[in-house]
Amino acid sequence: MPELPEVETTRRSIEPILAGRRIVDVTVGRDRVLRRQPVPELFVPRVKGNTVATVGRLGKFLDICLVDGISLVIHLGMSGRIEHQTDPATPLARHTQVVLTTDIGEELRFIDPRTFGFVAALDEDERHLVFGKIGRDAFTDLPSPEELGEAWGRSRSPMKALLLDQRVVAGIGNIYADEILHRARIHPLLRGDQLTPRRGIAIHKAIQDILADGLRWGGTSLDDLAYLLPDGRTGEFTERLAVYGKTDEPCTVCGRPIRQITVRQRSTHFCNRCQRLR
DNA sequence: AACGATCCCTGTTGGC
DNA sequence: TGCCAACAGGGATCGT
Repeated sequence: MPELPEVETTRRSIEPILAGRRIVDVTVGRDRVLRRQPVPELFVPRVKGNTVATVGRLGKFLDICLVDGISLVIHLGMSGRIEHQTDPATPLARHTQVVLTTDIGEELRFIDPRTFGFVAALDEDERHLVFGKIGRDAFTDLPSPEELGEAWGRSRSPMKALLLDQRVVAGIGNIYADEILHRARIHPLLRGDQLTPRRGIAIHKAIQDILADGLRWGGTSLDDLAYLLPDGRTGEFTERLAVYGKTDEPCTVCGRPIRQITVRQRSTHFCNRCQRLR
């Protein structure tokens, strides 16, 4: 599932392919992936013929800024990936939703079986509307431990839910939330208002460390269907996961079996010896 | 306002 | 072995 490390890996891969290039063609598979512009007739003209200025990211959102002020925003959802094709003759993968063709004939293909992902071509106001609801980037703009305590310290929500809430810190999803809490030795059900300054520092460091690790290894590819790098490789952080999907397997720290519970309708994995509620 | 549940979708998995 | 229900989840939306 694409979270911040996967999206940033994707961003870094497509930046050199897109920056400065003119997008000469845009095709849409299923209209369902379009946001704001519900049909290709409204979406395509905003992108086609336009030139890419910068390739940015906020949380899990790719933010491809075009020279005329339009922003091509892409969210990979849970099963989305971007594929780089130097040979347009290569048949489209199943569930290809959007194809961008650059002025040197290369293609970027957005593939998303479950269509929880989307694309949108936003003007300045619309972009402000979307990004205004999103918090600070967990990798490039992580709030200080004090700021995190300020934002979370009065909430009765469990820490697992607070990590998944994109309005304060953006980019963490279900996999990395579990890994971060394990690294910080914090129980997923610990309430925000139970977060001591000491624990605030621990979780701040764990966010930095886990995301850096995920990024270093090219992200997580849980199965070969889901997330892949644009060149088709799988993310190697998968083999380094400590708790996610490790139910009943021994904790890498203490050897006790990893527990699985449900928090806010999300599967949650933790070690009940290393991560105490008290 | 804060919090929690539901829905969207389809490939994979697990149980019978 | 084969079939089908259950499961997976990011974010929008709605209800309490």
